[in-house]
Amino acid sequence: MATHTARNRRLPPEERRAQIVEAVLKVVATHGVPGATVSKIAAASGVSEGALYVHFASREEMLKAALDAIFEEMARLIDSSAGRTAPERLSHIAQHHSRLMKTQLGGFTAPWIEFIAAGPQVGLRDAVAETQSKAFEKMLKIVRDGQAEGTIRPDLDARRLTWQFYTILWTENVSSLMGLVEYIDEGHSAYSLELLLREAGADDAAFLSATPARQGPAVG
Amino acid sequence: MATHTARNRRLPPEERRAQIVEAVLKVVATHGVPGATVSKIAAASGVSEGALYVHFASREEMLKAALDAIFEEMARLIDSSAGRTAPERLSHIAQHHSRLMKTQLGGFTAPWIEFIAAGPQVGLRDAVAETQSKAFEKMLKIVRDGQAEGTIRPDLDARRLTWQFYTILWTENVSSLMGLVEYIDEGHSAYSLELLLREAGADDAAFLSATPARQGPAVG
Amino acid sequence: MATHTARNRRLPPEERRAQIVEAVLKVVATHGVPGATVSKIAAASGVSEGALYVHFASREEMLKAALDAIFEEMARLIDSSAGRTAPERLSHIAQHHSRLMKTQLGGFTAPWIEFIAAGPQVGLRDAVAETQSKAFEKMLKIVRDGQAEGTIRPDLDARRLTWQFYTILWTENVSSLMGLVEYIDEGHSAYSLELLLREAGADDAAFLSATPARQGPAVG
Amino acid sequence: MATHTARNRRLPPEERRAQIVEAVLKVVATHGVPGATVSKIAAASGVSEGALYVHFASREEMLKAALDAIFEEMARLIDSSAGRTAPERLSHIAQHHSRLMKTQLGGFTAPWIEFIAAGPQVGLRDAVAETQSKAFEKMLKIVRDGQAEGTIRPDLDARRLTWQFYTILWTENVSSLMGLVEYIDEGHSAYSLELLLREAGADDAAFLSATPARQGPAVG
DNA sequence: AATGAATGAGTATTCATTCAT
DNA sequence: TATGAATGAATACTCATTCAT
Repeated sequence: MATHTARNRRLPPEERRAQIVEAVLKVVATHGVPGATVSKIAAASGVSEGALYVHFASREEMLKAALDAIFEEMARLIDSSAGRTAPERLSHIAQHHSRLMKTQLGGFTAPWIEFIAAGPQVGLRDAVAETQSKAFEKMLKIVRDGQAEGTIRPDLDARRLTWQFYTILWTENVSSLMGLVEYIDEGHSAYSLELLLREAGADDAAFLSATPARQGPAVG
Repeated sequence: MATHTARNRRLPPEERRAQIVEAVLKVVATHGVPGATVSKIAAASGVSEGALYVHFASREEMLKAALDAIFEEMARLIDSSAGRTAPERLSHIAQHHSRLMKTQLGGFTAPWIEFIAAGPQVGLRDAVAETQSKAFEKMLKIVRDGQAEGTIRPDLDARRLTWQFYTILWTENVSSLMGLVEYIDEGHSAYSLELLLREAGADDAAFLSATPARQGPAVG
Repeated sequence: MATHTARNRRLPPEERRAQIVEAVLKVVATHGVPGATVSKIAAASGVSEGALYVHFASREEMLKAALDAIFEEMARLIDSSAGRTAPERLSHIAQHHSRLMKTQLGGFTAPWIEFIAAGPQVGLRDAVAETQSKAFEKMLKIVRDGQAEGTIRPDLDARRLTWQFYTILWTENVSSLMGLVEYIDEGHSAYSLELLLREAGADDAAFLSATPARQGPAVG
Repeated sequence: MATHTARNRRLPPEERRAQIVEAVLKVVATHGVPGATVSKIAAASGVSEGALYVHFASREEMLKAALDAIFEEMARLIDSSAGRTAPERLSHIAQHHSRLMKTQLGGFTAPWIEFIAAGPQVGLRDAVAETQSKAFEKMLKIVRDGQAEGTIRPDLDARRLTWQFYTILWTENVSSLMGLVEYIDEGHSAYSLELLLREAGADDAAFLSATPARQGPAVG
């Protein structure tokens, strides 16, 4: 699995770091945070255990770097939706997220879940919370842009709306974590999103006249 | 040489087990499941490590017993709402849940989150999933009872509705897990519940006279 | 397996001891000396662990008592051959021994082997050696009696001859210990014994028609 | 706080392994196989417990490596007798064996006995039996060579003869195991060997005129 | 910069023994 | 006399980290 090209010597530090971070993500996704031992990381990255400590001060630093990489990925996803209306962007993000959840390793979501799951014990709590906050803020900005551009009802509380959006993503994550994929597979998640976006939409206020959630069975 | 003070003797096995389970819950809540080491459990329960194995065959059994205790507590909460209408019961449960989240150790919810979070790594997967299922089924029954008694719209998909209720509870849990108590504190969670219940309420309900989600700002 | 008759109370000490010793032998035969834990002995004897210490000062004492019981059994076997000529007695003993080796648990030989095998670590070394010596002396006496009664050549060194007899028994034990039953099954052992007895027989013995091993006295 | 003197560093793995194997042999010889705990091995080899696991996957691997070393030694002894007639070789081997038994730790024979003695309990059964077999086969080959070269009576069953030779060695081992060195010290063992070789010898066929052990093929 | 042997504190579990009941 | 809950030291093994090479 490791790169190991010809006795693995003398790589530019930046590349080495990236290589290691990649390995950390893989190991965390498959073994969880507590199972991401230094020796597994070394094996996965094709680098000796000692060399790991040339590039990172501690195992915790490696994990934090991996967490950062996850955020980068998430930010990239969010940014990749630029140029559309806010509801379209949110929809794009949610669909991409759902799709990731169903893939083998769940893309960046799999290690991310593990980081959340790692809980208080690993000294990562703050780093995890901060990553969450940054992601939240990026999505909050989309909502606020939507209100500014008139595609999202301006009378809604932006933070609350973002939270509700975020909730859907999180319930997908948690469901997957618990092995209860029913939530995603049976469309509960997609349905909740659809409802949310319909309620939040500003312009063609047609559907706001009638009592909402009539034709569909459930409710958001 | 040893401390030897108060040689913790001869408790009826049932009491000792309860004492240990209590300690497991405390340790899991503060250190997470992987961090709930046998030595920490021993220290927290004021019993020697060896004594733990008089009452439990393995650490895993201790954890499972704690998980059972959590379910019991949860079941007690759900059952304590009996004798009311389904919407009232769900509301009661959610309010109690929110209140627990804000307490020091989050009552049974804190260790519960950690159990979910522990993920597949710790041989507890099945036990955790089963506990989830049992809790879900109990709430599903409330919803179905509500449909039977006419307090919940019968045209809604009961599982989906229960999922949506469950989602709210879960988002509280996850928020707490991530250290983002804002979701609960700012009432997002309570608001989502309110909306959900309003939408799900049977047509003759008094509170359905006004067009819903009008006066309130956000949406579910 | 344990007797356990009706809450196992108040047995005459001697019987209790015998019951426990029996259990020790069974456990040693099946689990070896290091595997003969106090809890296994308690389970096998149908007595609580604590009660074991009422009758024995320590696990080591239990093992020594078992070793004594083995010697008793062996002595009984040797004595049971009384009333015959020395060669007949030796033959009787050896046959009985071979037969025991082939039975499921090897009678007293199985635990005996385990005691030998236990090695120096269990503080039983001296007790084991003493038991061996006592058994050796009993057989030496048979040989000397044979010389006195004229059924064994008086010019042979009695100790050496006894050793050679003992050797055959021991090689059976060791073969069994190593899982190499070939030695017994293929009759090597019986053959060696036959030879030994023929060589040792006094001149007037019927089977001494040919002049065996002329110049040397005995045979291995 | 710790001793820390001479932080035992950086030995080529092969040397360290040899050092550890050496220590295992010493510990096994003095404490038996079950008594050869990892901590004793660490202490005897002057290496930390952790370091042991750098070179061996488990305690069992350490024991197997020690067993291999014993076989090597034994093979070396057997091979060192090459270039002589078969009886001379067997005599050489037996004498060397007897000499070893009298030395402080019995050379490789002391731990070997312990390995045999360890019995089935310790998961070494197959490894021990295989070692036995290999050693037996090497000696069987000597006997067969002797028959081919005319120094051993060709009418004897080679396996039986080898068994009888092996028996002598084994009785030395067991005697030593039981602390009954008389067998060796008083020359019983040497005498048995002398007899065996005389009976098996082919050349000065003087004693072959009479029909010793007529009907059966082998000899005692 | 890279290696991997070495460490020591930590892991879950076992067990002979003690002693309040 | 008998029980079995409790102990604490010992068991094999793991792992983040250090450091001589």
